[in-house]
Amino acid sequence: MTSIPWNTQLRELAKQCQYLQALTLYRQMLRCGSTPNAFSFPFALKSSASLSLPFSSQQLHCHVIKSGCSLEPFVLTSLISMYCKFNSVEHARKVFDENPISNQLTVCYNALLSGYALTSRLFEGFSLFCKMREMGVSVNSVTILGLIPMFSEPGYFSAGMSFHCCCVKLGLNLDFSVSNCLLTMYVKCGAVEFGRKLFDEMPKKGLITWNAMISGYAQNGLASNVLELYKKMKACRICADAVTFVGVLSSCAHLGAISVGREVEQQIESSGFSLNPFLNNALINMYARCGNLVKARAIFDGMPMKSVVSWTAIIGGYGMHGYGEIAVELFDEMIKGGIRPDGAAFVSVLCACSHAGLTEKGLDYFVEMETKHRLQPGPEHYSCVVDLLGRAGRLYEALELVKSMQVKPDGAVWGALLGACKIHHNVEIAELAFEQVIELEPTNIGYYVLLSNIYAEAENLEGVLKVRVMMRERNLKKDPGCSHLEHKGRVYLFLCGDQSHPQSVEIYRMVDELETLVKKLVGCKNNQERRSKELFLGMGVHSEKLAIVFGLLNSEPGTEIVVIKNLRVCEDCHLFLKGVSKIVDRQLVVRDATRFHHFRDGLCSCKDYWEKTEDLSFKIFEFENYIPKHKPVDCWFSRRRLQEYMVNCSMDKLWVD
DNA sequence: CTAGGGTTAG
Repeated sequence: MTSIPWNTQLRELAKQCQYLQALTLYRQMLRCGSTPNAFSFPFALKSSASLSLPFSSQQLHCHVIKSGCSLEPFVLTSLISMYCKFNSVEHARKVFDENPISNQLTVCYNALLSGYALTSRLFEGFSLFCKMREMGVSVNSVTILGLIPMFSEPGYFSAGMSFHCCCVKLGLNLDFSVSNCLLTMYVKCGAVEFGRKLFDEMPKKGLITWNAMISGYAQNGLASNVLELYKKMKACRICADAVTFVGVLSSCAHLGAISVGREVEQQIESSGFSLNPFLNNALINMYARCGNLVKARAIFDGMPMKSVVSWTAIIGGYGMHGYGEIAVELFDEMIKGGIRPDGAAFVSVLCACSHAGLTEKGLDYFVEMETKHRLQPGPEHYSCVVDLLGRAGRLYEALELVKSMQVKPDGAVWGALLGACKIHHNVEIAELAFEQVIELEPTNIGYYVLLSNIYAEAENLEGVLKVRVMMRERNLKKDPGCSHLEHKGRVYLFLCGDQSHPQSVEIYRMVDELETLVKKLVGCKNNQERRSKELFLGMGVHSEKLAIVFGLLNSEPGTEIVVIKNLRVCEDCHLFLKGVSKIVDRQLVVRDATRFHHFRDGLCSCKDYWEKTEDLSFKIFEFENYIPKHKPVDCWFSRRRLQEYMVNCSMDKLWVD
């Protein structure tokens, strides 16, 4: 029987990515006594490789040799590509070397090159490229596409740029897919501005171009740039797809921009992407970070296939809001279900433990990580455990752990220790940790401020001065603290010390009044003294206080005002919130993820409030750490003032002689 | 042989 009809069908199935059906058809073909030929093997090989079936692929290789078509270019290429997909470039290379005709064929070089790129073997890949040029084999755009991923890692920026020049010389940079790929290369190296330049200069932009830029911003944490570009994209009438939404949703999660997130969710539903696992994971993350755990959980429960990423997202969500017990339960459930945790899953469960004060449980997991799951803990895991011990007050144990580390501790590890010293007022260890951390991250302003505040709390003014001088010498500027408040569909931005709001006189008066009342309640002795100290430290009135009071002034009695803090809140503000919630006739709810266990029984009835989050009148987000790099989105109030502030704000202004 | 995608603290 002739193999032609079989081949036609085989090709169609492989084209439509129906690999399992394609392989079944191939087997059927053999059973029927039809001999596969050079037009059958490529599709069968591709299907088998795509399904990650090494055994079946090896069998296919034998069939190829028996049938004698191993010298056919298309078959040869498929064989090389198949071995590359199984991460065995050596086998691929063997096939390449054993069939000298490969030396003449662009496609064979291309297949092997993409294999080297996949395993990031820069040197071998590049020498093969040189060989190709020496042999006079023509280079096409696919060759370039195969090579570029080798330079798409942080640290390979200059290599990537040289290669870009090489593309220009070959005239291949004008190819649409090559320029898209170059754009991706730059953003993956972390050279986002460079990528943006390329993006702006591209004469023709397709969906993939937009997506590459959007994802690039998202992966580099430039969330507001993502939303800005997304707006522009819509204005250009480019129809977004699932990949676009993934980038946009992750940025919404970072910014707490739930309104944009909901809009995107509706679009996902109407465009039929609801079953896309990538999108569902992004939605879980977005809802969890924006405070709606119920919605996040509903999406999670509705997913038919949950990957380790889905689990990590939901575990992180519960952990972030202090529900350590649930996070731990979920983690155990995941393992029972046969999903192997990876490094990221451990980061999220360890953080959950530290936020909820589950110290012993967290330490158990840390040990099990190596013994049970054979995962080498990285510095990111150590920083979680240092945080875990540190919050529990076990500072010396934490210090010993850092000293015993196999891998070199990074800034985050020492930073976690420094943060713990702030909570437990330990100046001695703080000095030690600070010395290390500024060695590793000399320009991270946060650590200087942290130490300065530790000294201030210990009433060590000499220490404060020392740090301030250091900051001035290094020309480091503290960006102003900033809070967002969402009210009736608008987002308001408050800076610390901001006076540009129309209601600012009223706001400040109320802050003052409340502070006085609060002081009585929490038993602080002198308002004036503390205020002058704050001024001296350059803190002024905290932005969240302004935001809260704005909320109070503009709401009806009995309204619920929600303060969602993703970052560390200063002690002073906690006292303020704690006091205010007792005074005013609004229900003031605070969620401070990072210090939750210190306030477990204090503050508020947080237990069931997430269920109602959808209908809240006010939300306040803390954005302090995001401001330096990104501008806030959708902010009517004070945007210009923020920019002015950023330009003018220097230590000298805050300096008191 | 072929450009874009989800999870991680401080």
